[in-house]
Amino acid sequence: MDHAPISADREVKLFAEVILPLALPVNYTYRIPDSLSGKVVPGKRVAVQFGKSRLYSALVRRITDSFPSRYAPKEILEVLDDEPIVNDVQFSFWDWMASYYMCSKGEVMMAALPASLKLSSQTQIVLNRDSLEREVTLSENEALIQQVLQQQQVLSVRDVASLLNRKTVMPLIKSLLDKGIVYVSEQLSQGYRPRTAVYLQLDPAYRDTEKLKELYQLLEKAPRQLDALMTYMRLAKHRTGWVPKKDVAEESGVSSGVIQALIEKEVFHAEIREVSRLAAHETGFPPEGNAQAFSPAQERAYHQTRTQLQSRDAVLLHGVTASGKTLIYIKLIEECLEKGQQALYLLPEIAITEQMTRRLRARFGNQLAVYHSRFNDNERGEIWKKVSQGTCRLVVGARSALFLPFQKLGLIIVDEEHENSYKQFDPAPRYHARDSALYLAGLHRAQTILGSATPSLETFYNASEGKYGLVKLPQRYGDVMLPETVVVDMLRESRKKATHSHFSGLLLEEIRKSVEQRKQVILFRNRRGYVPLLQCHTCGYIPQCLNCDISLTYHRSSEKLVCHYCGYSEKPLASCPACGSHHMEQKGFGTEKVEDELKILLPEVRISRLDLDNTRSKNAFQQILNDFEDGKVDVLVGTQMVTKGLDFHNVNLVGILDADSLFRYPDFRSFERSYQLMVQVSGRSGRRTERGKVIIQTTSPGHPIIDLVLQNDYDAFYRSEIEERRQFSYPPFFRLITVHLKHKNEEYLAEKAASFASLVKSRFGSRVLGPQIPLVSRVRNLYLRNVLIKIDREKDSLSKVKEILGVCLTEMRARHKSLLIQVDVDPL
DNA sequence: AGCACGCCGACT
DNA sequence: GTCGGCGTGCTC
Repeated sequence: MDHAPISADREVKLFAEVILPLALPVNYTYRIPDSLSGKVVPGKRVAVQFGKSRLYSALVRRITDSFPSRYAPKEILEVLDDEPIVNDVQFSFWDWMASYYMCSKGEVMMAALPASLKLSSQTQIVLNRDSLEREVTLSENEALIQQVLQQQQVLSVRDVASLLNRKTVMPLIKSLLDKGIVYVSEQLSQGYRPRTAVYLQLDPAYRDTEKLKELYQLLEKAPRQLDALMTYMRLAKHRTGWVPKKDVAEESGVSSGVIQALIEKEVFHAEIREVSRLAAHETGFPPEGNAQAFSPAQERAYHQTRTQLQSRDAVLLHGVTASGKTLIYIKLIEECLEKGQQALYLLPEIAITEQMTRRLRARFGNQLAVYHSRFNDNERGEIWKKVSQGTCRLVVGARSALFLPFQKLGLIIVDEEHENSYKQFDPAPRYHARDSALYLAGLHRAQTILGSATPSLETFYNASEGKYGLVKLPQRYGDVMLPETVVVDMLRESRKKATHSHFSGLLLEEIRKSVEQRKQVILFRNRRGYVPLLQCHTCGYIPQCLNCDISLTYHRSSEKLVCHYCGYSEKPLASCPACGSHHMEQKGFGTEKVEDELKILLPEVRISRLDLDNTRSKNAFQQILNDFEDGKVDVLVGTQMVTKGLDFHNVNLVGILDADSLFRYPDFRSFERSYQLMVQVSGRSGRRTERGKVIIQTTSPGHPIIDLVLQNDYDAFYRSEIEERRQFSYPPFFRLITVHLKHKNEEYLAEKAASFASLVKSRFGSRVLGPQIPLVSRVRNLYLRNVLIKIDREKDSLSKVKEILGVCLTEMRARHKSLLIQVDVDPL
């Protein structure tokens, strides 16, 4: 420094560590060119070249001055943002997520940023006009692009590729950039385009009432146009007010051509205006009057919540359906906003955000924004900005809303905490929004409310152990009645010959009654397929999976024996492969069989089925639900799926078939699901004065858990559930780690999965509680083979597990580079 | 993720 | 003899 004063200012921060939007294990370092020094700041996006030809917008993580000795860093090409788009808290959150869910920071970044903020092949290039005056030697293709750009202003990288009909187009663009022919479009940094709408105004000439009358008469001949005009008059507050054209069209039901005719007649003036997307959603929801008053029970629950929050960061609000949790949320949000902080309201599914938004909008108006993946990128970009600026104080959203750039978050509400759609599955990070919310709240020193009528086992456990506060709201509005619960002893019934296949006489009778009353029925059976187990009557042989030590389930619809763990399937055999006997016994029954037999017993009843097997295609799930909700189906037979996303308003009967299997290992969730079903049905039917009915068919009617259900003692039921699992040395608080192995070659994959499993086993030793289950499912044309590791979640366990698993992963990756390995951490 | 390189079998 | 598939390695 003393000897080279010139280098003094070069000595300052020269390199930037950036996160690339890829699944790369580490961050990469780029040189900050002199021209950009000072502009490169953590949290801003920069355009960088990565590899030979690819351009990415990367996110600056930190600035360093240490010269990387192992490689020659490339330069940052451009800074894309004037201000950081990601703040420090977010970075901490990302870091945690990457480490907790064992994925790369790039993958977290991909999940976190709305599409408008991450760009890759959509990168736009524009012509540098100055370059036209210069003499530059260009290749044929380069000249072509230059030519096209003279006419077309902007081209995306993809456009260029299709224009030249080739894939490797980046070097060409790089060369064009180097030669100064093009530059990266500013649009790249713009992020989003504002939304516009056409607004209508009545020509001021018609302010005069006489003139207006004339106009009405004139339009007698054009009734549609008159309709449009009348609608406008109704919608406009003043005679010359501006009204969105779309509103007029929708309200009056006329086509836009009709309105266009009125514009041409100069009855209306049209103007294109920029509209805020947030405001667009606000229209139509005028603020409703005052806050509803608390009931005494709500008042009590509210004060308990406040008290609990003084000593704890999170509270479980355990309130039965329709007990008025929302009002308590609203009050807590109000207080949070009054303190000048932001609040986040998480909902498990986009579908139910609508009604909740309405309610919250009435209270919080335009301080509120809705954020989920159904919104287009531009809208999401706008909300991102508003949250960052603090203009938007309350966000209602699905799990992706966790990633918004909150400045000072004071409260997170996780509603319907038990819903498993809070868990992200396919692309990494495979995060659980509830767990992540708790961590995020910790970073902000914010408070978390977990709300549910039927809390998940793990949350209930945490609350009963004192980790979270616990507030109950057991009373319902209008003293709603619980459903009548009837236990049918199937052994006794069958001895009395009162059963028809798997149905008790009572259940069949009740189904018939419900259908007659035009009510609907849900039948819950936690086994899919036709028969879960076949056995040779002569020698006792049971067809089993080659990979997994479980019996194969017979599926009649596909005529196959299928392994429900790994997906292996084979043709059913006419005779026993062990002894040749033709007498194969069918043991047990699945949803397919329930559906089949019910169709025979009650041919006039419309029956539909909802389970994994018939919802494989994209819309099938929604289609079946819609048909049920529209009343096209009387009885819905299904697995745990029936507890999700259903509107129960017309359901007055739930049948739980073979309740015994619900208590048995290894059905972690089955009982929970059937309980949810009961609670929900009772909640909904309770709103209307009538009482729903639940019929539990079991062979062990004296079972303590069934007794608890009959007493409707939810807490006791859960405690006993926890106790029971402990007795089995099978704690309820597991961590399931799934390792996804992806490869195109199935045999190769099977082999690697086996070797990975044995590697894990040798490292984990006794910590592997469950079997290693290879699970193969077809994902696009890749195969996914999972290794499940169940681990006791003691205090030190997770970090230890991760340490060991980390070693296994590294070893495996080092040995088989072509194998894609990803890890999924489940809450239970 | 993409892309290049090198190794194999299968073709004009 | 080359073409092209697939496994492997690498990208600041």
